[in-house]
Amino acid sequence: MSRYDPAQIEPKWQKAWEEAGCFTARRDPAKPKYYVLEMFPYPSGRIHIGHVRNYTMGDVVARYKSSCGFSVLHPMGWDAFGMPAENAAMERGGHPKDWTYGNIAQMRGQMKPLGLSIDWSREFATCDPEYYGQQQSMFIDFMEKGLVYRKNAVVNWDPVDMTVLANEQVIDGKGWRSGAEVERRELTQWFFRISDFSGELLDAIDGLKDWPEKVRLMQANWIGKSRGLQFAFSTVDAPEGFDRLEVYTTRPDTLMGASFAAISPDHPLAKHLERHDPKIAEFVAECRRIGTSEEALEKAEKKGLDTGIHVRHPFDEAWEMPVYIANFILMDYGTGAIFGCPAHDQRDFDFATKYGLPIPPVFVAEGAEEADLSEAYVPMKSERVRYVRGFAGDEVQTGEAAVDAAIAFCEGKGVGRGVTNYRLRDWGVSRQRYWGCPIPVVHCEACGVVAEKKENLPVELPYDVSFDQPGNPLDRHPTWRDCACPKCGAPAKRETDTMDTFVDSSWYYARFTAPHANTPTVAEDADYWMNVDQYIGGIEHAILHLLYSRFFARAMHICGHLPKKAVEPFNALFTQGMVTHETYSTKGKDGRPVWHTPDDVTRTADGATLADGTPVDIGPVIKMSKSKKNVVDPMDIIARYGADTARWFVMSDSPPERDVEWTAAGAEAAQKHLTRVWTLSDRIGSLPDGKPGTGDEDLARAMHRAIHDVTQTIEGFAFNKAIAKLYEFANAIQKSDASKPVQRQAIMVLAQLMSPMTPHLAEDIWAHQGGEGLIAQAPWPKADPAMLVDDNVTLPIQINGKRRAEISVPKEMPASEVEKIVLADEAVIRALNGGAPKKLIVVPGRIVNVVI
RNA sequence: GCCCGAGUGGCGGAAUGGUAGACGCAGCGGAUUCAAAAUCCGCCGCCGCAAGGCGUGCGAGUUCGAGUCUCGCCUCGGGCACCA
Repeated sequence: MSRYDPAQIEPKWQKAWEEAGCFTARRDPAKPKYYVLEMFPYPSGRIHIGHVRNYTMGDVVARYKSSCGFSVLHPMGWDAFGMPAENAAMERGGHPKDWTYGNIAQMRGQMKPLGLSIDWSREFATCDPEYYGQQQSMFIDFMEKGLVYRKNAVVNWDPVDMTVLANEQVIDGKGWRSGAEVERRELTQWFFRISDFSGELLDAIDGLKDWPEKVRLMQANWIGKSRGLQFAFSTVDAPEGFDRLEVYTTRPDTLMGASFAAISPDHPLAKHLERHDPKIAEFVAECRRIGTSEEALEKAEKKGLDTGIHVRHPFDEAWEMPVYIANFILMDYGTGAIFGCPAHDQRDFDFATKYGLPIPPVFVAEGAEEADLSEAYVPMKSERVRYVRGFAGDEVQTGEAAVDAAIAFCEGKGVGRGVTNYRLRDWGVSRQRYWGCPIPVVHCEACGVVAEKKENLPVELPYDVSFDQPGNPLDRHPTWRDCACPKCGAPAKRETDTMDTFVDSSWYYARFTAPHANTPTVAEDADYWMNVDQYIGGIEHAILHLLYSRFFARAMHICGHLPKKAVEPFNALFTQGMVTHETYSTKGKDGRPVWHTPDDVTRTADGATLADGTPVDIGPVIKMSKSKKNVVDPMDIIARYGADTARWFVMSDSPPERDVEWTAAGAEAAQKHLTRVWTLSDRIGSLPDGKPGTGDEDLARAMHRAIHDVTQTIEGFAFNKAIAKLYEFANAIQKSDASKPVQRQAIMVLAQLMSPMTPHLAEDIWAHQGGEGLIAQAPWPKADPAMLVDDNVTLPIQINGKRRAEISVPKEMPASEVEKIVLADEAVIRALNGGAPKKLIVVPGRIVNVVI
């Protein structure tokens, strides 16, 4: 008798798959295609268990679809540009390129033992000149189509990383990577016109039926559509050229409650005034200093300065209001100016209270005599109000209808127009970094900013750079910047900014369809393989990466690089949960916890200890992180249990969209099960041929049930349930006393159904049972519908909705027959106590309810 | 503040409006063993000796029947946030 030995069988089958070319994706017009993609990794140097879960999910889908007869594309690549490579160079010496490619080699070496069905011939890294050269070529296309532009902008400057950050990369006023307080600087930057697509990107979310509702909502909120009124106040005592002040409001129904106007410190009027008035200049400078820092947001102190200028109410010439410069008005939303209605907006209320401005109410709660002026009154959606100072047509109550009516009324009076605004801003892509895709433009004294000629692409990063001082090494390079103007040929200077790494990941899915072509894509490959049928990754990319990709696919379509159908590149999206682990700590000398890795800790029945017996505090189950040391290394797991065990475990227990807790006990259990299945196959192999089979029918039914259930649950991305069904089926085989051929067929089907999760074990059983060819190439088994229906059903009997008994009857028995049997049932007789039931409900094949 | 989502045994989690707790972990009992490990068999929501009763965060409602649908709360989690 032999043993299940993953260390021996796993490499063996990986080699067999490779030799048979099982996973090479081929365009096959005779087959339907299926493109499954997991979000590609950043080459940090080591894979972690979260990668294992992510890629196993994709692999389950890929292997399953392949068995179902699809021509499957399942590629892998590397999101290889970015700051960590430069940080490593700065901290430890060496070169970002060497560091990155070294890490890639290492991680590829760690991924291969997982036995993933990946077409490695399509592998690329975004830092390959072959890839980023195509990206540069598209950047030039985008320039031609007006999809990218340069502008002076106040940007978020990260003083530690010495680079500009997109709004999306600023979290609570801090750089998303460095955590440093972000400053405001004015620089000339490249922008993608994503905001031109706001409406389209928003509307198209409705079509993303197979995306998680959560992600769709997050994207919709991020795009942030609002409908409102834009109108102009006429001004009094304003400088020349400022006789009108445009404002935007989403609450035109409160226009009669106006009390003041306020403009952003960055508003043109404020900028004009600061040149002539030192007090204003000082105030504006103070506002800029505070900027977006978290401290300022937390204090949330509304500060304003009266400009001495006034505006006239659009419906009353005599009604004049002061104009303030206020620190909470954003220049890049709406017009950078607002009217304040303190009675119905809490922020305006606070402001008015502070500066002693009037608080005229527009409406009161229905039934209320007078307005309550202790705080702003903002009615709830369903609340009804009574207008005390509206304009005509105010019988409309609240909410959207009131806003629409107010817009219509104002438009009718020639005051402003209805306007749709979006929160989404253009995407600033310039980064003052070395390890990124160079922006392929040239600065010529005569011609200005000129795109590089496509035949000169790729504009390749120079290798000989130094990281001994902060900032962008490209700026300091002695010769790299020098070039000829693509237009006039005169000596010129290259742009030294590189692109945001989110650009790299915005089109890699398209590149996988023709990864080595000398154009960004190839029409027939993109036509065949796009779209991605199933995309799988972390929820942390719900907004940025996915929104940028949706924009980029549209831009690529406009430039002829993608077919129309691919403007929404991901048909279905799945966001998987994280892998978590308990934390272990002891108290250090200074009272702070000292963390311990799971390897150093022994779990006991009621606690945990270190090797020397020191008791350890068991902390909460959280995401694996280096700082808390609650990390397990996939390589250790594979060495100890084998890849199939790791794959089986990360797919079991928790639903895939939720977090799963890694426990040693769980891993042990997974391995026990795989060993049991392997041993079961071994045992069936040595059954006597002539063994009579009393349970043949039962096992055959269990088999078809398993085929049906596992197929359904895999289709529905419910891998934890698929695994539960596989346990049930394995239990059924183990208990069965069916004849050898039936048992043999059952174990082979079990192997097939397990093969997406545990492909090596499945191959081994298949071969052991004499299966033909490789299981990886065998067609998915089909359930016989006739074997799924039972002749007899167990019918629960409820009395007043509580289950009290059950009967077994033929499935097709008519209701009248069932009623007779039910009324003769002991429990029913006892409950009726001689009386007749009020009602008797028979749901055929399901349940019986006796109402007394 | 605004917008979402989730609350089910000791734990992870199952349940087209129809037997709540599938499957797994942990636990308990037994077989095997000189003993253990491994393996196998069985039990396993709570109260109760039992009959029986109670059970899906809390409170109402709809229904013959509610974990599931409706309304109102509570708690936890996530996203956005000076967005006018």
